Amino acid sequence: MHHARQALKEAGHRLTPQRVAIWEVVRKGGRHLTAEQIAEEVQERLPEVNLSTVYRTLQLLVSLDLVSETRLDTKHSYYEVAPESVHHHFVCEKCGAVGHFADELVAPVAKELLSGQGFHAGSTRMTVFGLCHECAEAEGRPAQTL
Amino acid sequence: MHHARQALKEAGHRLTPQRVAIWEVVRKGGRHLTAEQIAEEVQERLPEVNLSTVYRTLQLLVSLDLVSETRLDTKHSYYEVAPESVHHHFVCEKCGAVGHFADELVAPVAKELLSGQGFHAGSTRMTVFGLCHECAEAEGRPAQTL
DNA sequence: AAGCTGTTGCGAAGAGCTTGCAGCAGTGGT
DNA sequence: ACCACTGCTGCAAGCTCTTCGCAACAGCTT
Repeated sequence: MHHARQALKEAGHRLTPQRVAIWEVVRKGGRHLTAEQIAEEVQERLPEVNLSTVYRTLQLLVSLDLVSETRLDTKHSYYEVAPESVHHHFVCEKCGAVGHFADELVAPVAKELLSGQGFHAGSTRMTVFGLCHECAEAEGRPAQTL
Repeated sequence: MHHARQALKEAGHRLTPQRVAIWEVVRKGGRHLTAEQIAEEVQERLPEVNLSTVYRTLQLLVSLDLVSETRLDTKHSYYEVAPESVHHHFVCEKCGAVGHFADELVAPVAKELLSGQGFHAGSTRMTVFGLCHECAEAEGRPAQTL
């Protein structure tokens, strides 16, 4: 919180109740939240907060590297507090469950893309779509070792 | 073409000039096209074709596994003829350039996700965002080996 | 050739996000 | 503590991409 408060002020932005509330929701949410979900939670405390304020604040927090934005599905952006260590997401296409995996796992891929195709995947994010354990079993495909 | 024509008929669908034109555009386009781009090209031959027809036809072709749909950026779906072999995409966040890489490259990641987290990434698609060679250099970040 | 029924074009709607604007409210100076 | 400056907010309208409802149209089978 102090971190965020300070970052805002240092960048010459005002500390409004809306911004504080939005930041707290993202921070305490833990999981990936859509703008709409954030707005709903914020409105429990500040009922008048508008969706567009939420979008504007999230943009601001993203630009200050306090929050990161990820496209986990076709329709929405998801927000979470900017993680210290780079990580990537996998998303279950059926139930929408989201998980993380460490950057080291894909380092070889990034390396190969760079040497083979000159593509810099280094600092960017990867999203893998597939089926989580539960949904894979529900599909009748047993959770066997690949 | 014969393949598509036949697939449509076998699935009990009609072979209309619009569908043929859309399929040809996707087939000859070679690259990833948005619905809008496809509509424009189709309209050079069939000026009256409506965007919604393009969307409906693309959905149909996707459902017949003749075309594959990929979300390469925040805003659009991109369409290409369904590839025989599974591949993945990398997208330059700056210029939008799209490239492919083979499934084998990420097989170890898929394997690790499965054994480590029970997540089935096997048959699904991966999209890596980053910077292409040109844009990376333009950013002042030299194209060094990682 | 005729009719059944899938398809099309059109307009409108919907979802998610952005923008313009007038009034409100942090903030720094006094 | 107060004021004024200017950034921020709420609201409504707008934008983009995609979908849907519906009446007219046109493949396909007979």
